[in-house]
Amino acid sequence: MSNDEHIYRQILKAIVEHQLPPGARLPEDRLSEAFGVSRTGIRKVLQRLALEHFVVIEKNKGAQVNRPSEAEASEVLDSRILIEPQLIPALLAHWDAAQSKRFRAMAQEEKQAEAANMLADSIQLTARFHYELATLSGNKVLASFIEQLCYRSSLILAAYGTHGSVGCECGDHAQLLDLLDQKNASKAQNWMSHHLKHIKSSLILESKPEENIDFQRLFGR
Amino acid sequence: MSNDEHIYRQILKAIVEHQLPPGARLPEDRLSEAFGVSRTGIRKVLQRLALEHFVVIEKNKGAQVNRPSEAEASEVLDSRILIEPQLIPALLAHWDAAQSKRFRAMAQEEKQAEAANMLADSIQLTARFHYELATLSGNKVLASFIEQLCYRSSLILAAYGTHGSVGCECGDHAQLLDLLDQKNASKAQNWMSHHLKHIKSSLILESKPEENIDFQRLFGR
DNA sequence: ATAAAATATATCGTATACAATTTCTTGAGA
DNA sequence: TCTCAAGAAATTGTATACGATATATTTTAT
Repeated sequence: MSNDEHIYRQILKAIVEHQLPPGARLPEDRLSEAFGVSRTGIRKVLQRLALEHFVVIEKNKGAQVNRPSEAEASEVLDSRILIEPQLIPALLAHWDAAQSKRFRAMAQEEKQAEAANMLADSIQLTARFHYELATLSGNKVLASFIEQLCYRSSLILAAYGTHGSVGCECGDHAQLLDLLDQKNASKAQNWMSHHLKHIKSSLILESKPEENIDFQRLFGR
Repeated sequence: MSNDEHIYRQILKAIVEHQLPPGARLPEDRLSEAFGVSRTGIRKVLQRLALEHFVVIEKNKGAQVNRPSEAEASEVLDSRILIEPQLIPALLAHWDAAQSKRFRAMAQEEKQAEAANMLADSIQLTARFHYELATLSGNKVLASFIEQLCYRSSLILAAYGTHGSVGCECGDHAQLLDLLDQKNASKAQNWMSHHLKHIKSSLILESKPEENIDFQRLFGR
């Protein structure tokens, strides 16, 4: 993996896992020290993160973690509600015992992470469950869009989620897997739609305080 | 508009309008001369174009206009087929006489451009018709994704389209506007779905020759 | 003591420099 | 004449420099 990609993933991970909360500033030289590269490389990944809406860059003011607006949060979830259920038929075409097993293991892991209150893992696994499902539809263009929306959803949860709502409390992902095993497309679609709507409705609207972040400890070597 | 944005749009325009064909190389210093900025600014927009799949950057080999694979072409169109018809209901909620008038003017312009064989204008207007429609749905997240897919479709047409297939020969966009005026959601959805499938099926699979490009003439001042 | 102005510090935007890599050109040998 | 190696030119990757802008601090006047 290229070095840029490595830095990109680390920062994205920190944002998605709520270690860098919405509004946190990301000064270039502080990051370049932490990662041991020049500002050039840092700017590159910050610009990418900005295009993907994980950070916001204001001219001459630098980057900070995006604080999604209420409208943005709503639109991201609506987009998923529109697309993800529609992927079920294509996905079912590739559904077999091996996939079922793979996803059940993921759901299991997810459940454990949630039970153990491992917030970061729980967030990652929840997002991964959804976008790996999207990937199985076979359409890489849509899958990568869904991947981005899943990560944005994690950021949205950081801004608007209750602590309990990180996992999908409206019932287990395993329920969906049962429906997929039965090859019941319409029920699976309904389940997915309901699931996402439930997540959306669980969002609340309040801002959160900030803190000082030790980049050296987060990323340094 | 920022300078970067200006450069970005010019290059994107040139790609989308088939002035920079798939496979065309985009050397940084040639572009920086043409636009009168340093390579720094050029690299920034090339990286953005790469993230959006309009160019491909290979390590130590620079950027060239993306030559979409058959799979990519298919997936982009499939994505539009999945999403665009689904936007019709939300779109209809905002549909009124003013919008109808606006879109009819666009459709008219489009028709004229096609009749006059003004390829570049025709391509731009066709894409714009679709993504402005998407914008009217009210979901900016989806609309900007559709916008990107429309531009990618233009690039795909450059690679796989017949000359005649640039415009939407399966009938006028005005037909859709009639259905929207009637507030007939399901018929409008069907029309859109059929329209996009027709475009997809009109693609043919053959590569095209290259030429030498005079960046100074294209972009210079 | 407070508010406004002035200075200092931090941070970003852009250009440039130089090393690393690729691509092109040239020439020697078969 | 063709092939391939060696050198030259072109091109990219990354770091650094420096001016411009924003933010924080100090100073000064009321």
